[in-house]
Amino acid sequence: MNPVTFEITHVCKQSGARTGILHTPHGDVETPMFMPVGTQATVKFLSPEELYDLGAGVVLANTYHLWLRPGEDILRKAGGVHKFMNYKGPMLTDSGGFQVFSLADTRKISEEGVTFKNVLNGDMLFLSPEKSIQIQNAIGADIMMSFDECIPYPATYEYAKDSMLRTLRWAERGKNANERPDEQAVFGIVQGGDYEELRHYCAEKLIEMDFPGYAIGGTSVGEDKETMVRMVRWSAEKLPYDKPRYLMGVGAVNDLLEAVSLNIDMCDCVLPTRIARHGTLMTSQGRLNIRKAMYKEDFTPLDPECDCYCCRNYTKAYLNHLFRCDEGFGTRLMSIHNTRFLVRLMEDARRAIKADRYNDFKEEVLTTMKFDQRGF
RNA sequence: GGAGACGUAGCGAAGUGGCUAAACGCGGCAGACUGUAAAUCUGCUCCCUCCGGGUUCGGUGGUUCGAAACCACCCGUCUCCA
Repeated sequence: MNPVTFEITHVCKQSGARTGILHTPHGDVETPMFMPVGTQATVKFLSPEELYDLGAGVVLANTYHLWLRPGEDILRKAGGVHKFMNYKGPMLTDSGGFQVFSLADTRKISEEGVTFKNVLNGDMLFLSPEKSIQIQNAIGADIMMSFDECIPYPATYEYAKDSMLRTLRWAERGKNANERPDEQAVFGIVQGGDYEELRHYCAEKLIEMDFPGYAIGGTSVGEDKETMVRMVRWSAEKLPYDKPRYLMGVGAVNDLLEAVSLNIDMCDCVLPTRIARHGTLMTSQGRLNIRKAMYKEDFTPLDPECDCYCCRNYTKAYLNHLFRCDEGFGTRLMSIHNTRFLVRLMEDARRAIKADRYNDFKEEVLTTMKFDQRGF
């Protein structure tokens, strides 16, 4: 019995976009959805209660980071990451594949796996598909990700092809290494760079391995929007319609809206929490930087149309003050806001899909929010 | 009243003859951020500007080819002694 299943609840007559329910051992969540990232077993600055309150469903954690600290052993002794961090909703762990990309300067790839230099103490570390799943079993998230290589953009055809084929072999190895198949699902990841043929091939081979869900990786690594959409489309169009699709690392507003159009059900991103920490907020009026002098005496809410705890109770002047004083409470409030903003965007998207007007909704959002090219 | 120390850009603080429009930190003003080595990083922060130019280091005068730096006096601050 697969621990994670998916059910499509409505298909928008106007756009073909869909809503669904992802069933997991830690509860059901509606899709399409945005998933906040809690790399080190915490969504930076946010408590689980705040996450429930803002409507977060699935929360991510990271295999690489938790492997380094506190380590696999402690995660096992803690009884898994849910108990460890006291989060009761569904969780998903990234495999460390993104670190193959982001820590490119300190790693070396071989068929067997990837050697990393531990940035904390200089030790050499070795992560393989099996090891990644073993650690993810210790972490205990509802959804585990195959260990993949997230390649940079641009990449040559040869590199993208070799890497993708290796990622496929790694997917098979990882899938077979799962020690808790009744409690934890493994998703495969489509790679293949900016090449249609490779994306198609990768998707088809993953389908043969029969995963309960499929992710699209290798996007949001510096490519332009057109390229990203192309890579997602090529990947998604070969995936089985009735399985959940997860677009990894996407969190800009226009990207999320585009993803939903392409029948993507899940997205995750550090964007809302990271930019919040740095003083940038996503609002119904567009981007806002709370640091600006103009907000010193602005006693209105961040976003009058937002229903989050921050917007219901605090002013821009106060947030500006907290930011200038480097007070953590401000960081928390702004992280709540940005995360709620994206969670709510997806709630609105689901509502629009169910009303068969997703295209109209998307157009409305893009015109009223006035985000720039980046989409946030 | 006596003795000593000090006064550098918004603030703190280097610098004691040319490489100094003046390190560095803070503050200020902007920018970046997409499966988190990120409560981080980048740029600007005397004045006018395109190359460039113009005024600066408590004040005034002096020494010198050349002074924030050396000398004199003045102003101010601080410490100790009476």
